[in-house]
Amino acid sequence: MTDLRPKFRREPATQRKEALIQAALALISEQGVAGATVRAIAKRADVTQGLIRHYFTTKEDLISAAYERHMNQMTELTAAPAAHADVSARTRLTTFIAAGLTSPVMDTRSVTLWASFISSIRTDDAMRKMHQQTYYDFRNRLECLIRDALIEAGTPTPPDPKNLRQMAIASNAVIDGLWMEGGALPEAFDTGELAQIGLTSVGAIIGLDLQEQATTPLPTPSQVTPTKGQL
Amino acid sequence: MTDLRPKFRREPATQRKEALIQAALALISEQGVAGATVRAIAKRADVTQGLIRHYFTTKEDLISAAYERHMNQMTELTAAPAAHADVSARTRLTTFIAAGLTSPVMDTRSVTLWASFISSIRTDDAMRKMHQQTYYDFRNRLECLIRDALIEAGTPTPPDPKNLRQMAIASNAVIDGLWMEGGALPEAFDTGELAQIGLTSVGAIIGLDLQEQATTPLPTPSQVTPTKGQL
DNA sequence: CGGGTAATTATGCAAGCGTATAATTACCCG
DNA sequence: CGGGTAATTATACGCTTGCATAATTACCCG
Repeated sequence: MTDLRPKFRREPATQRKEALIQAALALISEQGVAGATVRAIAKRADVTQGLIRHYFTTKEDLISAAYERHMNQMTELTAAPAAHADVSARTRLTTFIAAGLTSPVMDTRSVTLWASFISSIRTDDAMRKMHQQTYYDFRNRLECLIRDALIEAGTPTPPDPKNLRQMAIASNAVIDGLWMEGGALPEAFDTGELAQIGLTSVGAIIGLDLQEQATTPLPTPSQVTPTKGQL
Repeated sequence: MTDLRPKFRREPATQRKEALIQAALALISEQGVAGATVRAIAKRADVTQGLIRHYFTTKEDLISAAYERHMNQMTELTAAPAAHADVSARTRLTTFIAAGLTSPVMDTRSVTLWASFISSIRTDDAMRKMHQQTYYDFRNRLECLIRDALIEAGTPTPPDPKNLRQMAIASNAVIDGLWMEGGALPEAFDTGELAQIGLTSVGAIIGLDLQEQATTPLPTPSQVTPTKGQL
């Protein structure tokens, strides 16, 4: 009658925390914030609810940690493919934009998850700061890529910081907006369509042609919005 | 001791419904969905909670109605200033973009409110359909304005539907993205800065100069991102 | 091998939730 | 003026929530 099998396993703290965060993210993305109750999260992570209190002083703490985790991963997934130093700056910028507008970054789960968090930045100060930080981080990476691409293209004068800032804000908005729309209404766009639009648009905004042409044997040259008058 | 004052007033149905919807919107924007409980909404609208059930079969019903109300108002507030038929198409487009990126449309309250709703489009079918409808409505208005502006500017060939669609998607993304960022981090941008960026960017995307110049005595010509190569 | 300790479970509680139903009551109409 | 009725209030129920606290128990170390 005596059961010798251990009733639970003791895991290292960081690992358990990570498991709880992942469980929270899964639940929020599937059922919204309302579905991410302490009990549901614990069940998903295969622990009892008391353990959450042991690692996070409050539920809000856990949610905040989950937000940070998600946003950092989004940024990383977008930036990583563009990190190769041995390609042209233009290619790095192109890769960055395309990565941000394709799976797995552009995804219903990610978008609704993000929206859940955003809705709380007005109330929750921790969330607000987290959003500010991740936003600036992302925009700054984008600005660096744009600057490098402009310099590489040999613009007559070195890019004015003020213009650069505005280009970054605008390009960021394009990416964010397309990402959101693609995530919210996946069936409304063809595969790769939003990435293509993103490249054309950012190209028009910063004054460079960003169409991908090196990797693939280049499709019909002007099948994508040929904004007249761009470089 | 007998109190002759009536204990409550009977109001017309539509008026009561409207009051409940407004109360719900106020609460969601202030405290997020979690704060919009049946009791809190009723208190805000100065009625007892039972009345909500009398007008909306379920709480979800009320929330859904509130979403529709909010989105339609956003669209209307953006489109109304651009509805004058007696100005140029270019001016109408300019007005539309500027209105969407200035108060009261661009506002923390509106953005967090919108985010609260968006986070539920994955779970809730009614919300999903509502989002789809409002998105297409907004984008379609934008596409018409762009088409008119292009024709008016005398583009060599009449705008190809496919290009037009992509321009509308991209311009919509710019507006959405800037609107979101401006609402989420109001202190990060100067007054009018995002509207200005929006005009420049959409201009670059569709190949027209959209800088406002007629109404105000035109500021220093190139103090705004002079994207090289645009018309 | 055997004790100490921190990870984990088990249990409980008070508050708030959405919803249902019955009791009031303001207002309309003859 | 007086009854009928729908708008509104009042009350209650069952359930879930986040959090706290006490009881277990797996694992490490001498």
